[in-house]
Amino acid sequence: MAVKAQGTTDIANPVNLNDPPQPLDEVERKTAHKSTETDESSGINSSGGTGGTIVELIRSNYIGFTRAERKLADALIANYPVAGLVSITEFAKSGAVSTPTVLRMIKKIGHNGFPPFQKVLREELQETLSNPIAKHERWSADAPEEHVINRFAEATFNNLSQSLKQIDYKVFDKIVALIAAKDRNVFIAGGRITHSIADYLFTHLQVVRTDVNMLPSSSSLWPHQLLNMHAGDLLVVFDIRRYEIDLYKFAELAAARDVQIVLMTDQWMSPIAALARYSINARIEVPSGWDSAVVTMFFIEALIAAVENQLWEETSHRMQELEGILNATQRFQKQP
Amino acid sequence: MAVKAQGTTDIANPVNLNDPPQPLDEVERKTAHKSTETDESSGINSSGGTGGTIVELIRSNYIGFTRAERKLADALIANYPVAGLVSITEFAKSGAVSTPTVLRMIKKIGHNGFPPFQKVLREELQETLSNPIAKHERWSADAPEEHVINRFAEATFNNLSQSLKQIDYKVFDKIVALIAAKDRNVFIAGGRITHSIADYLFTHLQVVRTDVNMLPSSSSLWPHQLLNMHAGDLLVVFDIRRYEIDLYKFAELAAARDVQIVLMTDQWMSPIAALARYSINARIEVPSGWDSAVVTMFFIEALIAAVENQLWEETSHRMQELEGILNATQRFQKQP
DNA sequence: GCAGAACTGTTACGATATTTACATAAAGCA
DNA sequence: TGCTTTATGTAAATATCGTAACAGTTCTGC
Repeated sequence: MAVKAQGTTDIANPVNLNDPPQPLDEVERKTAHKSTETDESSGINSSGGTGGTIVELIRSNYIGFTRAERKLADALIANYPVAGLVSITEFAKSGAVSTPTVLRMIKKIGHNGFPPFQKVLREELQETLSNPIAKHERWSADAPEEHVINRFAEATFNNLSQSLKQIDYKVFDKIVALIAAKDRNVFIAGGRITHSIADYLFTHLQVVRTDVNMLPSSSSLWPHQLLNMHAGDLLVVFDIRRYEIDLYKFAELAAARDVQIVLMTDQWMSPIAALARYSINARIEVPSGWDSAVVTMFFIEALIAAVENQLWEETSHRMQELEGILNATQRFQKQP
Repeated sequence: MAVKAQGTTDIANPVNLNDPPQPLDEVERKTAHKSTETDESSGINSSGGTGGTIVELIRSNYIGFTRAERKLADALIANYPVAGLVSITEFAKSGAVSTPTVLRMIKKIGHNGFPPFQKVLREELQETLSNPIAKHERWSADAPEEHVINRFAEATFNNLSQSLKQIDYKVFDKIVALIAAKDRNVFIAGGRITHSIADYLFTHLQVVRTDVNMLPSSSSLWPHQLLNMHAGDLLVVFDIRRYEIDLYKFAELAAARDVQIVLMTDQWMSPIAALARYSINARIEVPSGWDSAVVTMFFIEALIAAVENQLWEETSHRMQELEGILNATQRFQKQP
């Protein structure tokens, strides 16, 4: 979750779907060209020649593509292959580029003109359609169905939609209001695994508002923090199975001080739920020895966006200031 | 669907490339006319109007077609719908008829010209190819559609499926192999925002294998780490817009030492891509002033699962050991 | 900050596609 | 068989498309 490159424009207008910020494709051109060579020498990129399907060709040449070409490639892949089965004019329009750009991209992947390109696209499609196996059931179309990536995708989508079905948006809004209330301090705590996720929330929340504190990863240092926590303050705690005893004890102590607790947990719910004012439970099961944090991340980001939205007056100010500081440090690649 | 006038198999078997059925055009006119009445009286045929898909329309109007039109219809159904996604000239040729015949048939099934007809064909195809889940109206059923949570869900879902469409699973597998190779050290680096995410990878990878190192968050300490990095080692670097100069420089130095670089970046690709052996790009746009890390998390988890899978012999051992240690510390709540 | 390179879109032209009008061929019917 | 109706293809016109050359713009490197 980086600060968006173009800063001012869309930062002045953070949650606005109707008028989405224009993507910035600020990869250095030269870099891209260099990379073509580099990659080719390392054998990743196919020659950019004629072998392979169109998608594969696009993927392997993506690094050599220019901004406009990438936009076009994205549009094609998004509606593959139908987006390419129209006239070159319409195709260009669907990628919001000009027709010559289409030609140039096509030539880069080793085809000789639009009609031949389209012919290949049709042949591929015919091939796909006459293949009895329904390829479109898979998430990553070219990976085998049983490939980790497809099984993971399946599980993750289920987790996400399940969690969304279960969440009460009023609770969500209440949590947003709690976090947005400037008159209270916010403390964030995570466990062994969830620590990084808690940290992610911390990093962002820090920009949005003042008085945000992250508890150190070593639980032995937590009691000290209690001294700074007062009635009405907010503790956001992450506890995902296996639920950690230290976290619970800490939450108990905080609750005893009349600190409000918001809990981010899983579907089985940490015992901290009993102490918490509100909890959000995310589905976490994936085909792996671990649990997934993807849905938890989703909720964190949605929360941040909502808080940011609510505090827009102050936040925009803070973000602009941050923007200025970051620019001054010259920490980032040049902006377009 | 009409009672098949000529009783051939080709209509019942529309998608069959390898052995395209011979179109039968020797049907008696007279018979066809008779059957029209029969079918209509039995109410099977729709009026021959505009409703339904192209195949359906063709089938229900088949008896009203002339010989040449049937030849054309047969050719289309034999290679449905790809045969119709070419120019009218070619389409006519594939049915061995003239172009006006194509026009006439199209008008008979209630379309206004060749382009509109083809458009419908494409839309149908898109419908077939597109994932059923993609048409999710609302994610959190009880929240208003324009609620942050729904708009965020929409964006995240798109990000995830887009990213999955673009990823080359062979690249994914190569990365897994790189990480799983025990004979090299693994270093993980993240930027200002991505640091927490890098840390998440670190936490998990540590369990799965030995010799995993996380670079400190302060970039001034990175050069020291370089001393420990040798040819053949692996550097996993997270760089999401705005791309950080320090990260690039560090990657450059690592590359100079023949360290293999795997890059986790966004769709616009960090310039580090030029130095990287492989990159994974995740879609990151959400309706917020920030970018989303959800997809990146997804890939991390999928990677960990895949590596874990590959190294299962050793990993299971390590995990059991870890389990024992954690139990001994009594850090967790009792297991259910 | 400036020169040069690279990228991108606009324009124009030749080629192709679509459509209409019309002539020819085939089929139906007495 | 010969007349009428229907079906089909040919040819010309019109619109659209694909492509190449060019020029404006943005980016890069010194």
